[in-house]
Amino acid sequence: MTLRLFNTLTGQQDELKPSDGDTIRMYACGPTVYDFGHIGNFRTFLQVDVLRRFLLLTGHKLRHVMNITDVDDKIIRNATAAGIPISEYTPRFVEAFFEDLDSLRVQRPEVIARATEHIEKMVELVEKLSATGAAYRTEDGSWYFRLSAFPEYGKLSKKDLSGMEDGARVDVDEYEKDSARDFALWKAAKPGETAWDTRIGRGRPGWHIECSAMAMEYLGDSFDLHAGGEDLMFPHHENEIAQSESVTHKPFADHWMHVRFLLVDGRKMSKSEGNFYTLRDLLLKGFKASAIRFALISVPYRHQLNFTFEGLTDATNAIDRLRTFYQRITTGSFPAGENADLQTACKDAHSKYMEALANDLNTAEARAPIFDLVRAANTAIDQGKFSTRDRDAVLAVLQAFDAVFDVLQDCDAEPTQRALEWAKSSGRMDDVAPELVERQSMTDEMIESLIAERTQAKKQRNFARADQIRNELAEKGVVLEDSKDGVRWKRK
RNA sequence: GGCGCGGUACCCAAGUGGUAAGGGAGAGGUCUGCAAAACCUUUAUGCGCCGGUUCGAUCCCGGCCCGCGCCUCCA
Repeated sequence: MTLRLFNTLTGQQDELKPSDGDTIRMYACGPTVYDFGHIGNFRTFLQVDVLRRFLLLTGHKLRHVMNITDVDDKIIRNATAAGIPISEYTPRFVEAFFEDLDSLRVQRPEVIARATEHIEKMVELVEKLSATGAAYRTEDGSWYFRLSAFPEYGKLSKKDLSGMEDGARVDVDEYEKDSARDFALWKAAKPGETAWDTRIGRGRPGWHIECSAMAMEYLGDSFDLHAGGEDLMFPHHENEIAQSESVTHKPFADHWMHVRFLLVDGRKMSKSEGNFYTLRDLLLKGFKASAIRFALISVPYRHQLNFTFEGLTDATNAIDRLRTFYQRITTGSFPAGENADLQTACKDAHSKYMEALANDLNTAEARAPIFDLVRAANTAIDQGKFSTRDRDAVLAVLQAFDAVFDVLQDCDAEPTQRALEWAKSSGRMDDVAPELVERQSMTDEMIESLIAERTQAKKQRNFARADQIRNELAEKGVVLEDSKDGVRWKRK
């Protein structure tokens, strides 16, 4: 099955195929590690995760590279303010970033590349650009890319720069550039700043050259797909194309995928608007990592997603329905045999699900047949028309669903616990929802033991005691469900 | 100003030239010691507004209104 993915470069859906006939080589812009990631960042990483999981599900081999920008203006600014070198400033944010990815169950790319470990490759690129006249050095020792050397500039973002006048929106006085639109490849060291001594002088790389260098290092001159947030389309990706293709004279990436922004309450998220949330903020408010994942991927990547707390609650409840069902069929006992209607329903759901994802990763559409199947199966179970082979067929569909969505298993305690520990160690306990601490206080063993006591009480028809236990557990966020196959429980 | 996206039920959100998926919430019911879960019923003759094309438009075309994003660091 081939994915039809919208391609920013061509402006249409193109099939995504490995150009070498074997492995899809893709590059996705990673974080700049100057602070904790916010949910907007993670929407993009989650959508790329959906992409990679679907490609794996459809049997593709992947070589997915993600960069970590661990040197840039903001990092230098923050590190300077903290009075430490950037090599001491960035590691904790790198670590936090991966913790957050784990919380959201985002798979690791095959290659993770740090900018500061690829300086040599960047220098090489600047030298090559210089040799062809596409790069020039200014008096202060910085290097710039000469936009006029790349006539195709603007082909990705569909911008016509010929009508733009220098100085209109760009500060021409800051550096002695030939043209205001020329962008920095290499920034000369300022006193006290982190810098590398290289053949092109002492300084540090510009942001754009990092990605070109690392993409080429691990994927070659040309590769299949380049992904990132919509804001990166211009100028970042446009600049990557200009630099790279000026050196190689080959198409940089065949396919460009851009994830649209997440809005919060209808506005772009920003610190000044007061609608800015990190993943940790939400975990401490008591939202589950799985709900955040589900909410952020359920709106297809090509649409803006309006993030609200209500949306998170909806996602929580939707997951609950799925998990309850999953528990019901995995723990229940069913007669041997099969129900022809359900077998058909399973095939149907599976093909609709796959087709929806193959159609430009339409996650919203893909959810529908899964929920349809859940209803059909629940109905069959209620009517006693659900057999072991039906269970297996349904589980196979759920497996395909979870290969991409990954929300069926309840792994929510760990991220929450981690967030709590982080809050403790960083003095942020005031941000923690009070009921969260209480809920986390019950271990599985304590819960099981209370349930055993309640079952005993019920046998003796001591319903008062049984209900008391149930209420106690409910206060701790544990919900019980009596069934003919025993008591099932889950955390709210 | 330039480029682009969107406006579908109470909320979120798919979708299609032939009459509106799915999730959440609400209401009623079945089941159950009571719950929970599940299931059933119910919530848009309607898809921003006005024209046009068509046998037929929410879906195509034109205009208008509203919201949003990018054009500068930004996922």
